Amino acid sequence: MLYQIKDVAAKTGLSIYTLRYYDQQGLLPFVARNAAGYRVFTDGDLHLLHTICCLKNTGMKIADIRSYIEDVMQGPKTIAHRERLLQRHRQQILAQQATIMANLKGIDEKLAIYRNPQAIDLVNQERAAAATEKVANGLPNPFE
Amino acid sequence: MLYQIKDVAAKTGLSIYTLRYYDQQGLLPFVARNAAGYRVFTDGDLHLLHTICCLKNTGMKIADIRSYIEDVMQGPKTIAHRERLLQRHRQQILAQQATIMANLKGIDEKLAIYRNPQAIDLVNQERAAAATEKVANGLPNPFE
DNA sequence: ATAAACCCTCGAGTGTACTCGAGGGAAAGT
DNA sequence: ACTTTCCCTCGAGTACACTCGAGGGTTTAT
Repeated sequence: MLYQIKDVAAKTGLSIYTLRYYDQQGLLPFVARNAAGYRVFTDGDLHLLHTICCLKNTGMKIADIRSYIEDVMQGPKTIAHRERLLQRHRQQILAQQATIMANLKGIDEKLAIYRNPQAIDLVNQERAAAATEKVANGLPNPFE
Repeated sequence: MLYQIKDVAAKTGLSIYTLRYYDQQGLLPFVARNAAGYRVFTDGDLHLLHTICCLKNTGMKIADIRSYIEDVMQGPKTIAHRERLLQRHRQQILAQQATIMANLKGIDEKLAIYRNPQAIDLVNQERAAAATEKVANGLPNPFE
């Protein structure tokens, strides 16, 4: 089964522009061209592209994805290097997930205040305290 | 307790440049200035800045954070609006966490291959299959 | 055979979030 | 007094990942 670029765009959700951009950035060195210069994708290409999307969707930079793809093109001798790259990336993902969850806590605290039946009082208290602090230091009160 | 910009940079991990940029983008309308035009931060300001960082670290755009801060400046009457904004953002965070985890699976599958004792064989098999597919379709084999 | 729907490259433009340097003033230490 | 260290604004530059239009060739359906 062969695919042209618009089919691949439909399958992956990437735009045609993005696919061409990825190719230009060296992410798709395995994609063949027909006599007219059109890109021709195989199922194997789609499989590789799927991996590229996994890397991209987890925040890997284009340059690093290119490095990974270069390894793939070079065959089994780069397995150890690929493993290190993916392992490092995996750790980064988990670390980032953790910081996001930590920051989500701060958001949830605010939500808890806004959802509290005494929300208006709670907000007014914080506001008053902040205003007092400003005035006590001879600063203008930005909360009118 | 009052802080100058370098103290705040040290406390938050944001650069001085970034803090000034945030101010310019309307994220810090509550920060006062002294006679010389220097920014003067209070503890209350730091508290608000912490919330800003939570929003930023979870991927909220500057424009949306500004909108939230504008609400905060307007007092309790915007509580319902703030709640909707944060709630929507919360859902986005969770949705993104989910897609990241889904994509992580694709990465873990690759890692499992690379860590398999037969990794070389497995990689060579995939490679041979992809090459065969190319040749069967009259395309050049990019895997030499 | 001709129109519609594809494809290509190239170069420029967009959006987002910083990041920096120049030019100049203010504050703190010696 | 003077040097260091801090602060300011403004405008330009950077990094990243697209996104698009122009100009031009190809394929497919009628």
